[in-house]
Amino acid sequence: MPEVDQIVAARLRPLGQRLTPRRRSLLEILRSARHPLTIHEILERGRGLAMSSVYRNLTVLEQAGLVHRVITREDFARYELAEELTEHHHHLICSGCGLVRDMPTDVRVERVMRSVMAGMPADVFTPQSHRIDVMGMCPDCVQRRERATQAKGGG
Amino acid sequence: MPEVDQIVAARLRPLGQRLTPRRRSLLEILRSARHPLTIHEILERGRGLAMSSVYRNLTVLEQAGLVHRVITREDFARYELAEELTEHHHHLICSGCGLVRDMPTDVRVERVMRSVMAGMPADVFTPQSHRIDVMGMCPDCVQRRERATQAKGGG
DNA sequence: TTGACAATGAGAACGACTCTTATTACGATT
DNA sequence: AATCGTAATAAGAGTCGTTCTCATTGTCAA
Repeated sequence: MPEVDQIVAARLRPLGQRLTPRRRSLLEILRSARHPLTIHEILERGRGLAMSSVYRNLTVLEQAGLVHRVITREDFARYELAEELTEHHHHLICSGCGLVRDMPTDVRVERVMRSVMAGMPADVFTPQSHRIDVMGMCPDCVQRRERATQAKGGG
Repeated sequence: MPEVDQIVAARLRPLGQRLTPRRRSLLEILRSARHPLTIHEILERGRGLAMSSVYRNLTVLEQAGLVHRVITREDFARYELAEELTEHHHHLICSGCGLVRDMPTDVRVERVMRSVMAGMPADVFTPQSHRIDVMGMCPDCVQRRERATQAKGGG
């Protein structure tokens, strides 16, 4: 995808950074993932990457606005492509297993959030962006819980 | 506030936990704070608390649904009273200094979030709650940045 | 008072992440 | 193509928030 390379290199250059093979493969790994990845998942998918390089390069790519560090209740971070390279979206977070899935954008939500942010007085806060997480259970964890309840109730 | 004590004890009992002096003072510290507190802020305010006890008791209180662990981009957690003891609310997070402030509930936002969550198919996700953070700049950081820009442009 | 068990606190252990440093790769200049 | 300056890399040590361990203390019930 040479077009993406253009965007990426253009974002890196002002920071005095290059688009190196490591960084290219990090971006490719994140692009091919269906959900935000942990460092360990990234290491699995990119054989031969040094952990310190992965951390360093993800930091660089984040500063360039190309990668977004996703914060969850897990005690480690996850990474995904920034919205400039994908689409604005939010997250579904399973409180059972910690799974993070992308949630499709909802026009009504975005409209009302835009309105709320625009209506905020500058002497209170100057909004730039927003993040929405819906917490709940993924289908697997719902099933797991149902089975556990049945086992208890039935025995 | 003996009424709160009732609620608190009732939430703790099913877990086989008591409302101890430590836990009472933790709740009081959180209640008297205007924003979610870090462990260190809690230790400052509650002289004589052991750090390990603070961590342990906050975990217990969180399991009892009385305290909420707030996740930010800072690399440490913050704690606040759970919504059962306060009000449903969201957060303004300053990307300059990390300050977290409560954002008053907006009826339109809640309505549309409720609708989105209710409309989610069960084979995709079973929503339980949501979290919204508005990222941006607090007035102090806006000023700081303006001064910095002026100094550069004017000098 | 005594027994059972929860609560406490000091510090060790854990793990995610960052920093240090020596080495290697790249781009521009001759 | 050789050289030089700088960015990039990787291994491992270091940092620090958080959790675990365990010996001791507090609390409730009989």
